[in-house]
Parts: sequence; C-alpha cells; structure tokens
Amino acid sequence: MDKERVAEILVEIGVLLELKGENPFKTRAYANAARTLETLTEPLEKVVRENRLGEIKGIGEALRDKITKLVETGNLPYYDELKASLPEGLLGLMDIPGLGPKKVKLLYEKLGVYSIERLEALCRSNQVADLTGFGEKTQTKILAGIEFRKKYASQHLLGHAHRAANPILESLRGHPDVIRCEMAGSVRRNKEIIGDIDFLVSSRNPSAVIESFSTQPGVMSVNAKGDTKTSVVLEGGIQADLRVVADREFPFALAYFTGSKEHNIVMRQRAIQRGLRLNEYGLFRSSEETRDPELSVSCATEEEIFRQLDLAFIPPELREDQGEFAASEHGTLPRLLEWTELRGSLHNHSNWSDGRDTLEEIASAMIDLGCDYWAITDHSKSSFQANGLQADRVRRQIGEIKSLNQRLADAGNAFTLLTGSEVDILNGGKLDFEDDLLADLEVVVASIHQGFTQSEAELTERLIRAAENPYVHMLGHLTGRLLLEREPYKVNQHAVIDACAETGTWIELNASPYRFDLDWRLWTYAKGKGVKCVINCDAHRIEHAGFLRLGAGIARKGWLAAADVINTLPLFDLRNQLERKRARHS
DNA sequence: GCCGTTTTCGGCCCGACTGTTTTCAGTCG
Repeated sequence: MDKERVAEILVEIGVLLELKGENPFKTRAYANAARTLETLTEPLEKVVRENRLGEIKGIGEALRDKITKLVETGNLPYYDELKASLPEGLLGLMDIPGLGPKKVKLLYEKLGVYSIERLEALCRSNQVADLTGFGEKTQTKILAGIEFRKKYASQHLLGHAHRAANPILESLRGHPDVIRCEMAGSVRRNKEIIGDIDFLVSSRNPSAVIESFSTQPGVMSVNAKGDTKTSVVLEGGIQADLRVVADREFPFALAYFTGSKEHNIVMRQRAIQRGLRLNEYGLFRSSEETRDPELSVSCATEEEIFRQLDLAFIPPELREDQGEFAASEHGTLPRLLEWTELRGSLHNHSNWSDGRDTLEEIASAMIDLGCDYWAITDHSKSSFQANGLQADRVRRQIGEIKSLNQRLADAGNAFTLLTGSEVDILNGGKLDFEDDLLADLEVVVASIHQGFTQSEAELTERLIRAAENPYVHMLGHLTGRLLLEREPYKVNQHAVIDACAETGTWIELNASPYRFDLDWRLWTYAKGKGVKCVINCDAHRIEHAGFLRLGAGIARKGWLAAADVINTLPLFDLRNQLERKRARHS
C-alpha cells in the first residue's frame, strides 16, 4: 500500500475516533502521523523495511505497528473493525459547517442520522431543533450548510483565490481606517489548494472596517459578524474571513493567522520553553492568561517575533512544521527564489497547436513583460486532439521563429523566442519524434498525454525512458494531475527523480494553477539529488505568463532557491545548459 | 497515541464566535 493511502486511512481513523468520543490528543496523533507520512522525503516501503519508522517524531509503538501492517499486508483489522462499528455516512456529516464530532454523534445516537439526505429530511420536518444542544438556528444553519455543499466546493485553486481576494485587498488598503492589511492563512503560505481566504487588518476602528469588508462588491452572504472578526462568502463560493486587531498586535496576529496550525503549535511551545506565552495578541511575559500590552514583548514585525524565539525569519511558505525550525536554528534556511528572478518560460504553446496566440503576438507580449526568452513548445503529432505538429510543420516553425528573432533583433530587442517541442511520450517510452528532429530543437519537453490508466510500473518506465533520451531536456507535468479535477496518474515519482538525477534531466514545475506539478512536497528530494527545476507556464494564451509568479510561489514552498531553477539563467548560460546533456552523449 | 534538561505519568496551543444555555460546550481556525 502506498503512503498516500496509508495517510488517508490514518486521517480516517482519527476522525472515527473523534466520533467515538476519544481523547482529542489521541485523535490528533493520527492526523499528525498522516501529515508526517505525506511529506516523507523517501519511499515509505523503504523506511518500513529498514525498521526506521519508530525513529520518526510523532510515530510511537502503536502507530509504527499499524503503519507497518498497512504497508506490508495492505489492510489493518483495527481500522476495519472501527469502520464497521459506525455507519459510513457519518464521516460525510462532519463536512457540514457547524457540525463536529460531538453533534454528529448526538444526531446519530438520538435520531439515527447517518447520511446527509436523512439529516436534511429531519431538519425539514423540524426534528433536529428539539434535540438538546440544538435549536432553531442550528437547524437552519445545517440546512444552509447542506444547500451550500450542493452548490459549491469547499476547496479552491490558489489562482482563483488570488483573483477573488486581490480587489478586496486593494479596497481594504485604501480604507481610511486601515493601518496595515495583509492576506494570511493558506493563501499567504502558497498552498496549491485553499479552503478559505484570511484577511488581517490593523485599525483603531474595527467596526468600520468590518462593515466595509462585509459590503464589498464580491460578497454574496455574511456568515458571522462580531466585534473583531467576520466571515463572508464570496462569489464562486469561497469563504473569506477578516480579523481586525490593534496595530501593535498586527505582527503577532499575522504570524498566528498565517499558520500553519502545526507551525503555530511549535512556536507556542518555544514560547513556553522560554517562560513566555504566545497568542495572536502578543508574546507575554506571563504564564497567566492576559492581553495586557504592558506584559507583551514589543515586536514591530514578524522577524522580531522569530528573533525573540531564537529563530531566523521563516518565510510563510515554509511554515508547515516540515523542518523549518531546525533549518532556522542552524542558519540553513535557503534564500528562496523571487519570482522576479525568472527570465522566461520554457514550455509554452502557440496557435500552431492548441494555443490561442501567434508567434508575433507572443513575442511582443513577452517583450513588454520584460522576459529575456520564451520557448515555443507546441504539441507533437500524436496529440491530435491538441492539433499537434507533424515533423514538417515543426521544421517550418523553426524557420519562422528564426526569421522572427532576426526581425526582433534588427528592431533592437534583447529578446529571443526559442524553438522547441512538447513531445509526447508514447506507450513503451518511445518519443513521438525521431532524435534527428529533436536534435534541431533548442528546447525539448517530454510529457505524457495518453495511456493514463496504465500501471504505475508502466508509466514510471515510460518517464524513465524519456529521461534517458539525450535530446530531452526536461519532463513536463510529471503526474498529469489537474487539481480538484483529475487524479494524478500512478507514477513512482522518486524513481523518476532518481533517473533524472542520473541522466542530467530537469523536471518541470508546471505553473498552471491546475497543475503545480511536480508537487512542492517532492522538491526537497529532487534538490537533494541535484535535479534542477524549470518553472514553466505551459501558456496557451498570453495572460498565462502570469503563472510564473504563482509557480515561483510553489517553488518557494518547495524550498527552492534561484540556483535550483534553470530559467533564472540569462540566455547565454541557459543555452550552455541546454547543450550539456546532449554533449554528454555525443 | 506521543513524549520527556521538570516527567515513564500526566501533560499535550489558544482564543473568537455562536447558540443554547443561565455559565458553557461545541466548532472553527
């Protein structure tokens, strides 16, 4: 059993235990272990085989045995029994806002509710309101939650969140009562999928800011509205929360609401170890509950909070409790990539295949954006659904790009369009174009576009064979995932990364907000193996150039620095690097 | 269920908001 499935089961066990009324710290231990597994930088089977599972922090004797059993036998009697003891639908009820383990348990025990359909029926016949601990309002809220669920997803793409949030952020920053304003939460941490958007404001007049926020143009409904906090739903169904604090509290609140939860727990433990108490209002020299500013260590910025806890500043993207504390203490945090260090994208399409724009339009737009280069890598012939190019059209395109470059140079532009192809990796790992054609292209991206349902072994082998081709510079969107739409195809990503390390092949970080593939969690492994990253827009229209910024955010989340990313190089150095793998084989 | 420069037992991060309650439990982040 692979680690993703093991992690899923551990999460489920945690929730089932919650429903059973178990000790919350016990249930949390399962969730923590699941998280730890998900971000393990080596294959789980290997750790199990070498009997090192118990050495991982957060995995003790009991969890070690359960995980081992799952990995080795593919099932776990403890889990099966637990699952059998409660109806399956109960887990789904927890997704409804306002319903947690206690209320779900009560609904099940008192009214026999085990499915959303049944819950909806009982709410409509007014039976839920009579339950102890419930009431009219709770019943109404549950119904609204069920309606909302039918209509909208609870998860959203990072790109969509930015689109919804940016106008509100601008508006808040322009408000006369707003002193400081930032986005916090998973958006600030650049998570690829977000649940909601968190805004943080400092102000002397919270009620005015809250009023302005809850009446913004994009706001569909207001869920909650207090003195310092409000929660709304934006068009498209994204929930957005606003918190207002005093300006002196702002850095503490920003750190707190940026999270992650797991990161915050460690921060607070560090505070306690130093005889302090950390919350969103301050860092207090007191073990008692207080909000007395006199007792707080004054910090003007987040940097100062970290310093008080003997840490170097940890960029928001790294705050996942995935090794950032050790790196911060030892001074080994990388200087993360800045998106402005990117000089172009090496995987893009034009209207020669399935892109919208002409070569001239693309060149002109990228010059305006200040790019140094932009590779045109249209689809190869087997991707006929994407109007893939036959060999003769590729040769013609090479000619056109060369003459276009000449015209641009004559007009005094320091910009180059690079020739290329996104060549299909066919069944068995053979490429869609012959080597002699690939050799004439400056940039070759190899990607899988068909045969997604093959076995992990077959798909892994295809990718490894493509990496072994001396003309392939990089592998494109390694798992083919479309976030929130299509599952990744089964690939042993570690094995592919190893093959790329051996052959000198780069791996793309596809910056489309639907892909972000290779996943950020795997980049530290790739980096450790010396595999370089290429952040590509996979642009199908000019506006997709904006993906570079999002992609850089994901690269930061993967701990990457400019030196790890090929397309930070100026054209001259890039061309040298593009020649390197080919030179090894000639 | 995990963990230990206070501990092998007794802790485990902390606060806002809501709704159902007469002082607080549950949920959420």
